[in-house]
Amino acid sequence: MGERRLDRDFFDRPAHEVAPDLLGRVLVHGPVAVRLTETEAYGSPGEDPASHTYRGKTPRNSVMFGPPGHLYVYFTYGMHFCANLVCLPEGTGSGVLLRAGEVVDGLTEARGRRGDPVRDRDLARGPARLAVALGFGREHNGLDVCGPGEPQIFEGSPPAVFHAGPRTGVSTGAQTPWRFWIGNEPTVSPYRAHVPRRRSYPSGESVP
DNA sequence: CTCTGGATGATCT
DNA sequence: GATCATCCAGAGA
Repeated sequence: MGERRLDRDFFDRPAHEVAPDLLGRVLVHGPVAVRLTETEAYGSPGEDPASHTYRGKTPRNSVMFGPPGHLYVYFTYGMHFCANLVCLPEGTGSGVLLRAGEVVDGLTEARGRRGDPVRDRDLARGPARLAVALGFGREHNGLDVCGPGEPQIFEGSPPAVFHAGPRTGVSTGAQTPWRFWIGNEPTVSPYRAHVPRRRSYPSGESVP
């Protein structure tokens, strides 16, 4: 039980339906397995201003417009990778950001992928840390989790109940309650509102 | 625990 | 040139 894999039809639904259904599922890549405890849905072009696909297809987001059940891995903040699972049929652009999980296998490898010691519950607590734990980088963008090779995703054991709330760290569309998580889970990342940053002074303002 | 600011480069306007 | 689906260290309560 719980060892069957999710099939492609599972992902052939709107991201906000797939995202809560991914809770408790187990993503496996090499020796490391992560049980998903927190996910976020991102919608199709024009409907969700927070989605990478909001303004249409670009080289970066092209995988999101491909068939469902594939990994969309992107690089952000000049140092982090984040992983998504593509939803809806080819030609539509949406997906689910894998925000956090519990490392249930391959603890030694997951610990070794970090340059510093952290508590085990923090190994995949947050989307960039989850990507590190699973060893995801550019080369994994576009891989099929429903195909014969790795990574693979298993049914696991979905929770009886879950929580929903606003998405973390997004600058627009933050009001949409498309973040989902399992209650009383130490591996769920803390909520953070988006913080606008200014690296230089805008033209027209004086510099102190 | 919470809050703040820096790091760092690809991406898009 | 501005922004960014983040993380970390440091300070304070």
